[in-house]
Amino acid sequence: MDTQKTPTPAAKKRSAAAQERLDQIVSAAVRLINARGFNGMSLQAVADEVGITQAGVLHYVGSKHGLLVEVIRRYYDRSSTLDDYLSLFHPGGAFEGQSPKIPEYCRLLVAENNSQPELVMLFQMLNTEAMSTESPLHEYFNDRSRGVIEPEPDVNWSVPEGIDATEAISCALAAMYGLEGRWVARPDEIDYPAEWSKFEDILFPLPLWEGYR
Amino acid sequence: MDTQKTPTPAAKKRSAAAQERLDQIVSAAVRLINARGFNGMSLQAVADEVGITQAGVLHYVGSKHGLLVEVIRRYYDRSSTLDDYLSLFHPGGAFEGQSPKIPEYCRLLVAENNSQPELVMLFQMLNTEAMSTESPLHEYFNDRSRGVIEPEPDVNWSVPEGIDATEAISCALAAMYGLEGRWVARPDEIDYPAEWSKFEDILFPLPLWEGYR
DNA sequence: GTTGTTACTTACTAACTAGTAAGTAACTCC
DNA sequence: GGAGTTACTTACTAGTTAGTAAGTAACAAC
Repeated sequence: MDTQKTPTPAAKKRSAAAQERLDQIVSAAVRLINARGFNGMSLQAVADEVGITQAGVLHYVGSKHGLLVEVIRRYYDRSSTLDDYLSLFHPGGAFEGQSPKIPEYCRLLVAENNSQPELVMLFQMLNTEAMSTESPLHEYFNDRSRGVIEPEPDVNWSVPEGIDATEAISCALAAMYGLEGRWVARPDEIDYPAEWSKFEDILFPLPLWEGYR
Repeated sequence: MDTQKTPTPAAKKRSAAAQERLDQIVSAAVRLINARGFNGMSLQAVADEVGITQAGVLHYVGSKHGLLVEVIRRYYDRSSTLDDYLSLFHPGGAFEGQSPKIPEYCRLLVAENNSQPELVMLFQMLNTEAMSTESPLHEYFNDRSRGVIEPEPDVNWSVPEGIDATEAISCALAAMYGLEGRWVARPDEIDYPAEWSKFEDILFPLPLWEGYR
């Protein structure tokens, strides 16, 4: 049953403050997951970073698993770059009639990820912990991994003769994942976009990919 | 001071039994690290799997960090496939005079890794936890990552015109790492060597790599 | 001005954590 | 057969873990 009515401005302000607190909790959790993994992180450590008690954290997230759900919701459940990119080629899109290009899409992803190292690291951490069937995220990340690579039926990637578009994406994303792992481990040593542009010359070498990049 | 003398057969048997126990401990630790990460694993859980007490485990490894050292020693401190492969091309080697080929070397690595999924998963787990500067393995894995990719001065990879050998290896290993992560998360769904052979067609496409694969 | 809700706190529990200390039974050395 | 070593065990400590229960102060609704 929906007991909510139109909130008064004061109620709005209150709930905005609560949202901000939840944001603080999730942000602290992300920092701690990046430092120690989800298994190595504790609610007490989150509470200490936010400046409240551990029970105060539980007031917001209910349980450690609930905190994980909040982290996932905050960072992953949103429209994907792939959908945004592909929509440009749909009827009414800016590139209607043209075909999407894999290297171009990859550059978009790299640029986006380059601006969010913390998010990239979080993904690597949770994705790795989710390799284990014991992880509560095992199925979530497996589905995610499948979904990103499986060919969307109505997408018509523009690729050179003899190249399998699905394999090209699969391979490029695997290489991207590997490079991102190195980058977040040594951000001062590795220029992620610069490295990626060198990877491009391997993954999409000229003259084979001339006109398809 | 070296107080050791030639051990009697009986002493050998005893120390062999001790070695076997240590092997059991390390094996259990690997299973648990794969399931929960190093941070999520406990000495008690290792002890339970081996069938001794937690203090019994500490008798062998001294501390949790000591257990990590044993795991690393057992699994990573040994001669590498790269060195073995390259030595074939050195004076006196089976392929003396010829140049090593990157795709061939990658196939060797894939075949080896395919037979050791547990080891591959361990590497992914520890490598990911080591992304954090807080990890005791941070420097170890960073050095490792640098060492594998940095060009060895006296190696003369045979690659097509216009291809940078160092970048080709770097990119191929990144893709291999990404693929391995998918494989260990979904071993029943993914045929690792078969997938790699498709990756080969992307990373080393014909006709560009004709004669270099 | 009562009633309810929100955003917490204090206080607690039961289980678990790595690590220490002191034993002990079995075996080896000589 | 005594001394030393090995491979453990029991018993313990001090700290941490997720989670619960019962408050309480501030505010909102009506």
